[in-house]
Amino acid sequence: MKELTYKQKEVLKFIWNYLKNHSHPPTIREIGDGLKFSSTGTVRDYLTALKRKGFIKIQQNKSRAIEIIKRSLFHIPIAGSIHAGPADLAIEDIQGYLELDDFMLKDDMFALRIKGDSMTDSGIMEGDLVVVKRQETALTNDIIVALLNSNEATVKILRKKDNIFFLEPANKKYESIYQDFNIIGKVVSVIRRYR
Amino acid sequence: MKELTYKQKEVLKFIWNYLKNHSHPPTIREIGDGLKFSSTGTVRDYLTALKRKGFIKIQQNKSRAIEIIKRSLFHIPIAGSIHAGPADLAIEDIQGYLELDDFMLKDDMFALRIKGDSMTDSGIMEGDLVVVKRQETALTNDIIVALLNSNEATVKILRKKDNIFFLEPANKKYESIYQDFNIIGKVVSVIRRYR
DNA sequence: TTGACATACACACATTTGTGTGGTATATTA
DNA sequence: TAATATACCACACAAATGTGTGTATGTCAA
Repeated sequence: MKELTYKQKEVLKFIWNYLKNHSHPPTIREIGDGLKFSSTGTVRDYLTALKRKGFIKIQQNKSRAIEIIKRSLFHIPIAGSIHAGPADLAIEDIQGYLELDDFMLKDDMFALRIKGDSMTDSGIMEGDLVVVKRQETALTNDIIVALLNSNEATVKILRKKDNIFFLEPANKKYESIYQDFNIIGKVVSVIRRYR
Repeated sequence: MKELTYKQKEVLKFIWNYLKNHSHPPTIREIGDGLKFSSTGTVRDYLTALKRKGFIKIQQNKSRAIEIIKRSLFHIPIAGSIHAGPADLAIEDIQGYLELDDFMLKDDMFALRIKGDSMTDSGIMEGDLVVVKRQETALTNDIIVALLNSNEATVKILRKKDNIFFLEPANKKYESIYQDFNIIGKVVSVIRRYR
């Protein structure tokens, strides 16, 4: 699957948003109107480009027959591990994609599979998926994803005592973490599946 | 929201299935072909009936502009309580509807909001939603929804000892239940949201 | 028995919509 | 330097598609 140009992404985003608002795909002219293209030919050029690159399917001679192929831009990635390079945050080892309800679906979210049992008292078990909203601050008692000095991501409860923030696990077997950390995001949802 | 007739349900089902297979709604003629109506007028009559009864929205002069309104037939109901009458099972106090991924969406599923803390050791907390697949049997160690004699539904682990089945909570504060029960379904997923 | 509703059909008509064909311009790649 | 991709435009045309206006039959409640 090749990369999309900026403009092509804009077109795909428009189709995505139109779908969310209308629950059916737009026509060529509706895309043109929305993105200020005065020619239907322009839109068709974009659609064929998106098709060629594997992001959509289109059917001939059918109105609104645009299908966005899953696992594209807008699904929430499931991170295997999280690292922070010198500049930016990197979510690596994408293990797959979650497809969630609209009301949960935001651009700034990702999912993380839980390792270990340090949060079991809060009902977050090993193997659970947590949906994380990226944000750099959080409130005390929020369940957050924090990045430690060791470049390791961990899910813990944010606590404050004597004006010092620390990370508290939800399992008496483990001790609170008082070292430096950065907040990556807040856990907004937990999803578990039984086979 | 009024009731649908049998035929009207058939039309709504057809639209629903078409949507699942094509990811865009059908045209009037496609509905007619699928349901063996020789006239476009017939289909339009059904669409206006479905619209009047609040199950779909349609836009004028727009192709395939049929929108199935949420909270209709096919979403998973969130049950407030479950009772068993003499004949059939009744899910009551519908609190709302869950909209889930296709791969989770089946006709024979419903969701239940957890009351109490009897399953916390399995990571099922008060307020969580559990998605339940209706079935009358289950395997030992499955987490199930059982209906007790008292006509009360409960989520517990199915255990077997000395050839006797019983219901075990996942919290030492509570004792296992040895009375008679019926299996309503199996918990296949847990969903929790933090505000 | 009148009115409302459900269940169908036929078919002309107007609008919507995708397609075809032809342009222009720029940038990148082989 | 030629080929390819990107990024637009204009517009006619045919096919797809919704709408309008009829007709017919049966049921059920007021």
